[in-house]
Amino acid sequence: MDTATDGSDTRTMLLDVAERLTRLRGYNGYSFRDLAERVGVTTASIHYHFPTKGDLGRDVMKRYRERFMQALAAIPASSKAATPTPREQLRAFLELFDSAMRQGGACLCAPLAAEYESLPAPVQDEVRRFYTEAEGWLAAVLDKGRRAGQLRFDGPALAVARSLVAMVEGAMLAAGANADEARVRQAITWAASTLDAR
Amino acid sequence: MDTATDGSDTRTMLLDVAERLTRLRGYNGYSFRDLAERVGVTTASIHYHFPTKGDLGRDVMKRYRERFMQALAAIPASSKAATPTPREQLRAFLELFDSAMRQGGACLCAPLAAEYESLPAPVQDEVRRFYTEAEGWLAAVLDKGRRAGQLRFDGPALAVARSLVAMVEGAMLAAGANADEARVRQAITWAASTLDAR
DNA sequence: GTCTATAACTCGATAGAC
DNA sequence: GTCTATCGAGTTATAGAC
Repeated sequence: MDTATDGSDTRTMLLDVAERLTRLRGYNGYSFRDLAERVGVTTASIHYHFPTKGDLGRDVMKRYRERFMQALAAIPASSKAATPTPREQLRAFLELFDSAMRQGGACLCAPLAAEYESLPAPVQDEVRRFYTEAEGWLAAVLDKGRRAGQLRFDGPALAVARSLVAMVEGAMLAAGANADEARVRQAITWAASTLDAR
Repeated sequence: MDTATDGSDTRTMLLDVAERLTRLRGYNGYSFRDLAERVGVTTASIHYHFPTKGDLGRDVMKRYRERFMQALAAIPASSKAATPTPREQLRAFLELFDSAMRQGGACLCAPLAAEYESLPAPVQDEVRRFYTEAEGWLAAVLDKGRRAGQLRFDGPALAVARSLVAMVEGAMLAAGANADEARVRQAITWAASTLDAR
C-alpha cells in the first residue's frame, strides 16, 4: 500500500504511482503487479481504468505534458513582475525541471525517449508532442530575449532551445544514476549564465 | 538473421546486436528471444556465452565504455597537430558522440541511466563508471583550456563537463524520439561556440 | 468498481544429447 | 558450442461473480 497518494480516487492513484515508477525504471521496467501492490488493488482493477498498458502509459505521459505546459503558462503569475522578462522566463523554465527533480525523480520524457522504439504508438506520440511544445515555448522566449538584448547566443533559437531541453533531461538522468541531484542545478546555473548578455 | 555482424564469432555478434537493441529499447526492452532471432542461434546458446542477462548487460556496457575511452585516448593521434589544443580536444570529444550517433543510434549510457533503478547491480556499476571516466576526461580538458585562455566559462570545470555530457546524451535521446539526427550536431555547435573564448 | 480465477503467452534459465 | 525440450515464474489481458 502506498500512503503517499491516499485520499484520491483509484484512477488518480494509479496514474501517480505509474508516473513515479516510469521515472525510476522506464515504461518496460514496471508491471501491473508492481502497480497493483503499491496502490492496494488487483491487476484486474487496473484494466478497468486502463484497458491496456499502452492506454495507461499514454495517459501518464499526457497528464504530465499538460501539467508541464500549464506550469509554463503560469510563469507570468508566479514571477514577481506582472510581465516577466525573457531572462526571468528562461530561469523559470529551467527551474521547473529542477523542482520536478527534487519532487519525484527525473522528467518523464527522458526515460520514455530512451526506450522509444519499444513503446506503443500512442505513447510515442505523446513523447514527441512534449518535445514539440516545450521546445517551441522556450524557443519563443529565447528569440524574444535576444531581440531585446537580454540574451546572447548564435544561430536559430529553436536549435538552442532543443539543446537546453536536452541538457536538463540528460542532467536528470545523470542525477538519478549517480545519486547526485545537484547536477541539474549545476547545469541550469551554467546555461543561464552562458546565455546572459550581461 | 542479421548480416551486419556476420563473419565474427557468436559472442561478438551477440554483443553487437545486444548493444544496438539496448540503444533503441533499453535493457528491459529486448529479450533473449529478440537477440537469438537476429543472431541466428537459440536462446540456450546465449546462456552459454552469458550465464545471465545481467552478465550480458554488464559486458555490453563495459565494452562500450572501454571503446569510448580508447577513442578519447586516440584523439591526439587523430588530430592534425601532434599535440591538439584543448579547444580541439573539446571538439573531438563532442564529435565522438555525433559519429556514434550516425553509426548506431544513441549512446548506451543514456538509455541505461533512464532505467537505472531496475538494472542489475553490475550493470549499474558500469554505467556510473562511464560517467565518472568521461566527465573526468572532459573536465581536465576544460580546465586546461581555461587556464590557456582558449576556453571561457564560470565555475568548476567538472560542473561544466557534466552539463556538456548531459547535453549530448539528452540530444541523442531527443534525436531518436523525433527522428532528427541533426539535433546532436546542433547541440555540439552551440556548446562549442559558447565555450570558445574568441 | 473491485474482486477471484484463469487464459494465453513470454520471460530468463537449466538439463542433457550431440 | 549449439541444439531440443522443458521448467517455473513472470507478463498482459479477460470472464464472470459480487
